[in-house]
Order: sequence, then C-alpha cells, then structure tokens
Amino acid sequence: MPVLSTEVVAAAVAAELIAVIVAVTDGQPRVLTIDKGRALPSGPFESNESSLQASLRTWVERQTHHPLGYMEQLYTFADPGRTGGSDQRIVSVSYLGLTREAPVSGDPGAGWRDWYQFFPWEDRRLASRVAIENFLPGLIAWSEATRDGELRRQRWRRVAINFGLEQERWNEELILQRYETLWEARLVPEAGGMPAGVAMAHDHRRILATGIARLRAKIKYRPVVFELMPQGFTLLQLQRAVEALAGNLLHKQNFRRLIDQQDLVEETGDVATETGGRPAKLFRFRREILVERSVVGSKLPLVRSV
Amino acid sequence: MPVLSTEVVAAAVAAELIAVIVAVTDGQPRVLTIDKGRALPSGPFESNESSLQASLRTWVERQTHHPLGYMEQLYTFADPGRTGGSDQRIVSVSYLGLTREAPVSGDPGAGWRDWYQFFPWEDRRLASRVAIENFLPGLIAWSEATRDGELRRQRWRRVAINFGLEQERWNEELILQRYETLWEARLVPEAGGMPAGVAMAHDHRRILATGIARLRAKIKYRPVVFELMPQGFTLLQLQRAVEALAGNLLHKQNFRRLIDQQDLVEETGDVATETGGRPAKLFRFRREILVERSVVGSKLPLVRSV
DNA sequence: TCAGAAAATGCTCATATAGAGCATAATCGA
DNA sequence: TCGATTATGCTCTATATGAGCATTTTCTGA
Repeated sequence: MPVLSTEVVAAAVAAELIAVIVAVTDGQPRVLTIDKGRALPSGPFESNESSLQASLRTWVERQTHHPLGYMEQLYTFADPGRTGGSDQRIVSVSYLGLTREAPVSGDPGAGWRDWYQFFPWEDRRLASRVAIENFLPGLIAWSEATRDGELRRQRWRRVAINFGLEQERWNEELILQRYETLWEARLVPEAGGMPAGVAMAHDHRRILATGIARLRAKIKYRPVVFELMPQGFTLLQLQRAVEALAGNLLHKQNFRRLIDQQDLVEETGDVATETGGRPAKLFRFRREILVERSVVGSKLPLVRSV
Repeated sequence: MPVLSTEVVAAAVAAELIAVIVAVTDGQPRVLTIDKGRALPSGPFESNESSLQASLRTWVERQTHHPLGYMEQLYTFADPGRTGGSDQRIVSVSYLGLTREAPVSGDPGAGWRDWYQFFPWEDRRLASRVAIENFLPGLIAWSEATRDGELRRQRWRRVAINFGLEQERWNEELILQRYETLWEARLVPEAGGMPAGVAMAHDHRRILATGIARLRAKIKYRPVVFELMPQGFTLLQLQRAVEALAGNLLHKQNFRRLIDQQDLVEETGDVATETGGRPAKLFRFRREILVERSVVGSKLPLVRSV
C-alpha cells in the first residue's frame, strides 16, 4: 500500500453482500439461510444508485414480508482463499439484520433455521449442557500436540478462557473465538474434523458467528431485542428472547427490575392468559425512547444463570 | 440482491484500503495523514496472498518505523457518490491502527497531525471550551429551518443529544453523529459551509470520525491505550493519554485506583524526576495480561471532569 | 371443591463499582 | 524556608448488580 495522492486509486475486485438475518420465534433464535441451510443469503452489489444498506433492506423485506427493524454492518471479509479455489479476491461485506420470522417466498431452498444447530455448544440454557464435554478430549489433545512447552501453556490457557474452564467464567461473547479454536483443533467439519454442529459453505459459519457475537454484545447496551418481538408481549416472553440470543438463563426478578427502570416498555392494558399460571400483563416497546435517548442507548445486562 | 446458490456471484468493483493510524505524543492525539493533512493514507488492495491486515501492517511499519501495536477493521464505506464524480462504485475498507509517532519516510506530504484540528469541538479538556457555542446559532437556525413542527422538534432533540444541551450530558462517543449533524446543517466546509475544523478530501473526515469514535469506545473496556505509550511511563502520562483520546479530563485518584485494581501495570523501579513536583514512579504495561485475560478485557472508565 | 403447579410480581440484602473530595507526602525553585 | 506542583493514600456516598424470600393470581387434575 503505497502512499497516494488524493486521487482515488483502487484495485478491481469482486464484491458481494452477505446477510445475517435474525429472528426469534417461540423462544428460539433463527437465522435466514439459503440452499437448505447450507449458506447465508448473498448477492452481488447492485450497480444502481442506492446504498448497500438500502438495497439489502429492500431485498430482505421482499423476502420476509416483514420490515427489517434494525440493520448494521458486521465485517468485511477479504482474506485470499476464503471461498476455495478461486483466484480472484472476493470482498464480502456482511450485514446483521433483525426482523420477525415469516414464510420465505421465492427460492425453495431458502428458509429459517435455529442458529444453535450450527453452534450447539453456544446454547447453555439447558440444565443438561453436555456439549462442551464432547470436545474436551479433542481440545486437550490439540493443546498438548506440540513439543513447545510455552505454546502448550498458551493453547491450554486459550481453551480455558474460551470455554470457561478452570477459574474462568463462560463468556457468551466469545462465539467466534470458540469456533476458531475448534477449527484449529480440527474439530469442525469445515476443517475436516468430526461433526460439530452443521457445516456451512465457504466461511459462512464464521460470518454467522460474527453476527451472533455482535448481537450478544449489542443487546447489553442497546434496546434492539424489541425488533424481534411481536407488537404485544409479556415480560417473560421478552426475557426468553434475550435468553435465546444470549444462550443462557436470566434471573427473572432482576430482569424485570431492569426493564422498568429503563422505561423501555409500557402496558398495553391487555393480559395474556395462556401463560400456564397467573396471567401476565402485555407490554409494548416505547418506540419514542429511540428518539428521546437516541443512540445513547440503555442496557439489558446478562446475569449468569437462573 | 437475488437469492443465490452457494456459487459465489459477485460484482466487479474498485476496492481500496484506508487507514486511520493513531498515536499520542506529548498528550496530544495524532493521526497519520498524507497530502499535507488533507487525506488519510490509502492504497489499492495488494493482489498477493497476504491478508489485508498483514499488508496494511507491513506498510505502516515501514512508514513509521514502529510496530503497529493494535489494529482492527473499522468500517467499509461503499455508498455511491462518496468520492465525487466517479461513476464506478468504490469500496473502501478502513482500518484503525495504534502506534507511536515517529518521523515519516517516503512521501513528503505525509505526516502526523493533531486530530482535534479536524474536530476542534471534540476537545473538551480545556476550561475554555467555547467551540460548541460557535455553532449554536447555526444549529438553532437549521433546526428551525422547516415548517414541519414535528421535524423541528426532532432536529432540536437531535442537537441537544449530540451536543449535550438541555438536560443531556455530553457523550464523547457521538463524534460521527455530531459531524453528520454539522454537515446536514451545512456548518462544515465539505458541505459548503463555513470553516469548522480543517477539511479533508472525499469522506475522509467521516472515516476519521468513525475511527475516533471507535477508539473512544474501546479504551473503556480494552487495555489498548498502552499501545500508544512509551516503554516506561508515569500514571499521569497514562492519564493524559487517555484524556487526549477521550477529549475530557479525568479524576486523578479514581483513575489510579482503577489502574491498579486491574493489575494492568507494574513498577519498573525507576522514577521520573522531571514532573515539576514530587517524582513519579515509572510503570510498564503488564503485557502478560493480554494472554492471561485474552480478549476478555478490562476497563478504563471515563469520568466527566477533573 | 381443593391441593398443587406455574407464573407473575413485590421486596430485601449484600457486594461491587463509580463519582467526589479531603489529607498527606515528596520535590523543586525562588 | 515558603509556596507551587505533583504523587499518593483514604474515606464517604450513591448506584448498580447478583441473589433469594415471600406473596399473589390463575389453571388443572384429583
């Protein structure tokens, strides 16, 4: 990269858009896929006037018949060799979008998938979370498969941090790091390893991991979950949605305390009676606060468990 | 963006890299520029094997004669019309890099600039911070320059949030938002307005704003400031560096409390005597913690003032 | 009709963290 | 030696967070 004048000098490359479109349905996090779940939706840049954001939004809304409540750029992947044997460099600009699930029109291979099918070890809501234990032997073997003692220590330290072993606490935002560690240890099918979660084409599972990580981080300080909720919802439904994204359970009372401290919701006046217990008040998101507080945001912290 | 198979179908576009390289020297935040401060360094993608990160790193290190301590991708700018009259779409992938200032070799127009010369209103360390007041009449005029009462309210609300008016507190992370508001109000030279900070070519000032915002956010939860410090430093020097980036002053005792709570530094054993007062102990960054704690990070919170 | 079961909802308590400010210590220069 | 200047130690208070107890309200099966 030589220093240049203000003349724009740029290389010709191939560019595409890749979308991570997320919804939460019945307490399960879902992602829009094509090719029967083997890839994320993607396409070339539109050559017309509109911005990337705008054309992506139009496309998704046509597909899902739902407005795309929130969208942000994720990351641009451009390392050579990403897409296999191709010799030309491909630049993929990825976006994260939040919406509600609806039947997908068009492409018959397109549809929504539970995102934990691609990352089973990321779902720690269940009491029986045995997923990690499955990898432990493989991770231990990998961390010890070197003669360099210092490297061995570093690898083990990395495993411990990523997977919450020893005195480390499980950090739900390290999705990409965990995936990359599993990859390096050849424990994912894309790397020729044993089946660990459903594989995707190219590096799409990495991109999905990036999206999940971003979203898990985001819900802690921005009221974006509401883009995934129906008009009216109970506080438990809201909590379940957050738990679905975060992959762990929350302390109910504290969750509620937080929600109303922040003035994020208001009662609709109705109640939901099919709760299985005492009926719950229905709430709606106070969309005004997006204007009131603008980007400044408010947080939905994530407690460890129950 | 049609739904596609897993075959990669991508459009041909022109792509370039743009770098926001930051240093802190004598308590001033600095940014590497070319063309006498009118643009950020940029260049085409290298067509060889190496990754973007790697080639950018090599380039910067050759320019600055200092290792690039930290680097991350910022944002990919691709909206049509960004670079002026050009008809082809240009995709610019921007990176943020941290290093130490050193004389720049090669391009005679290249050099380091104080970043507040581009955003004078972002420096709130001085008691005499009059910068905002300069814009107030213009901002008020803009927010009132519409017949739509609702729009008027929204514009004013936006001004208040961005610039910390009324009951809002100044939020040091809203650099881009402030710049965009000033732009819309035609108060920056790029938009044909009166001179408000030094202008840059194309949308480079936007990109710089994005970099500053990212860095201001980052120093709060990751120990990245240390990449900007010399080997040994006093706690006040460290504080001055954080203040330089954040653009406001910190409470000294609380800052120190935080630093040693986090175990981020260790004494070198030496003292600095040219402090002007009691000599200060010299510290060095405990680089081990990057391994120990990995990405998990530790925070340097930003207090409001003195 | 009544005894759980299942949620919803209200409250309390301990601990950690953050914002502020007082006080003392060590140096240098006039 | 005084005053200026910075370093450093400590305390106090408000708030946020993690955890758990208790009560209320409804539904379901015996």
